[in-house]
Amino acid sequence: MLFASSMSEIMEMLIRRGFIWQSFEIYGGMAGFIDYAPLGNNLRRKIENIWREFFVINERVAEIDTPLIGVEEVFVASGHATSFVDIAIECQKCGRVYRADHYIKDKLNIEINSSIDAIKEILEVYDLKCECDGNFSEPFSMNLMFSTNIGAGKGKKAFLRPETAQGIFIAFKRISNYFRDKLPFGVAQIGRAFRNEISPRQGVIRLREFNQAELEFFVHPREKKHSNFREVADDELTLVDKFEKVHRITLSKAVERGIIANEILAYFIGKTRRFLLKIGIKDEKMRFRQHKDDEKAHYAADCWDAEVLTSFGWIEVVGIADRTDYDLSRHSKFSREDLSIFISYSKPLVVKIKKAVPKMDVLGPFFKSKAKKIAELLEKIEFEGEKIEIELEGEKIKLSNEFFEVKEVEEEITGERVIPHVIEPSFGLDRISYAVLEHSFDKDIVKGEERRVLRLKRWLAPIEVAVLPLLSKEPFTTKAIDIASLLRKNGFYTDYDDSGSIGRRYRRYDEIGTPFCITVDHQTFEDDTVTIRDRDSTEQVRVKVLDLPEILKELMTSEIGIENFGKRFQ
RNA sequence: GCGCAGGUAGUCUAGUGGUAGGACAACGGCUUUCCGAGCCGUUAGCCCGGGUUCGAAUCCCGGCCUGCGCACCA
Repeated sequence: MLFASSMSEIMEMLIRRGFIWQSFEIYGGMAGFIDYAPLGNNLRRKIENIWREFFVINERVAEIDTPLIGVEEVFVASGHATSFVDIAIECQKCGRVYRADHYIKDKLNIEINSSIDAIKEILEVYDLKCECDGNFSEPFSMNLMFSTNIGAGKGKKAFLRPETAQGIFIAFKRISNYFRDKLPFGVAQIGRAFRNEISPRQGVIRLREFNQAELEFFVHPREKKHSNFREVADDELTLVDKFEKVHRITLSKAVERGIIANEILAYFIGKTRRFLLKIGIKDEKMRFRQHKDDEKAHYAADCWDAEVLTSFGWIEVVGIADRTDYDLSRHSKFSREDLSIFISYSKPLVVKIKKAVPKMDVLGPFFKSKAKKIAELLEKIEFEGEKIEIELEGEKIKLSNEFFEVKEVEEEITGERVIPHVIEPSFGLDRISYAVLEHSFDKDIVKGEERRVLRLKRWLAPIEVAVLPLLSKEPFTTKAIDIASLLRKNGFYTDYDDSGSIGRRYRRYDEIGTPFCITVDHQTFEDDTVTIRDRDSTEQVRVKVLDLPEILKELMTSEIGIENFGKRFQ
């Protein structure tokens, strides 16, 4: 069973009402996997769409979708194949398992790159023992990537991606071309990623298969700015720097004082905060924490996590990293592809250089068929002095100044090739969805009874509107079914429910966060009006059925009160 | 992966060798009709595998899952 003994009230509700379920439940379950049940799936999709609004539609960003499986080369280049594999050692006496590099650094203060042989040697040379004085077993590797094979037989070694980002980096040439080779631009990807966690815990917080929304925003290495920074510059937020000093400060001041390294990092921190607020994360339960130097991933130059306070404590929900040119450089090196971009200078640089201009009339007769190639090489060489030595097909050829003329020429340099740096805001959608649910979960007292109500932002509600006949009989039921159908045709996620008393039904929809209930009552048959009930206040107003779609549209996309749309009921 | 504690209907829980009980939820009916009302009825359960025993939800062993602590979380 999921979260058995101390199952929190909210977890109980999420499972019972169909937000999340344990995967593989009838076969005993498997830690680290969850099913998105109907309501949870809808909620996550809505969060994804708002993320798109923030990080795709309103940025110079395009979204792509690349395979979940990656061939081995990708992760060798990215560094995951080596640094994602931890070497572990197990004590033969007490059975404790340590990460070998951590244990060696801790006990011997030796930095070590994790290879089995290197660790084996250290264990032998220093006769390292466990804290309980037991001997260690042979070091073994714990690969945190799921591996698989492509094709028949032994096949080609491949891994399930541990992040969506690599699919973006390896498509960089195409992407850059798509953006007409002009920085800055970004590429987003929403999808599953996989980590074979040793011991997944805390329900949805650490999963083996999880949902990411990642943005890789490529910028010029010397221009780590964003043209829209002023939009968030005055936002005040809580920062915890790498020395654990807490600042309540605006983003512009944080950049001025060097707490945040550059403007674009600050921009995405601000944008992330706005996004989290939009989906209902509470400002006072949100902070941004800078990674300490020993905490950063192998690729990151600087990294800030958005952390959210939940019943599990502060949990990391977004990582905003400056990955510099690490990934593109590595893929460039391993694939032998040029992953740089040509950047034109605003004004071409004019430089005077000395050039050797070949005298073909001397070169030709002397070197015969080699003359042309020699001339080509000569023109490429930076020249100084009287004599030049060049190498042609392994043969060294000395050329004295009778073969060329030295000219000082002005050359225009119109630009340079640079490997862009990448700023990566990486969102853990599962954790975010869970945090939203926790921050929305509330109880109040209505007429002396405790009421459980999920105060989701209206635009996140999995069921947007419920149509309820006051009485579970004709003609109320048919009328309510008709209205439900009208609302569905207008694109609303609509439930119809005639089971139990009206109060019981209101409670059902309060519990899953449905913001509005439409009630068909006696008066409906007199003047074609219904009541709209507001989840948060339980207040009702009476409106015309014909106006319902328009009114609901306005209500669902804003936070204005229902009293603006009709006369109060009762 | 180690240690501790658990696993009984959808949910919560009682039962600790001999017919598995309740509450809530759900569903049907009657009744009521604007905030979890009432009555009647129905559906539905001992995590999986092995052992001990005449007999196991209960005792033993192994596994899986959940929670907590340690470790891990690039």
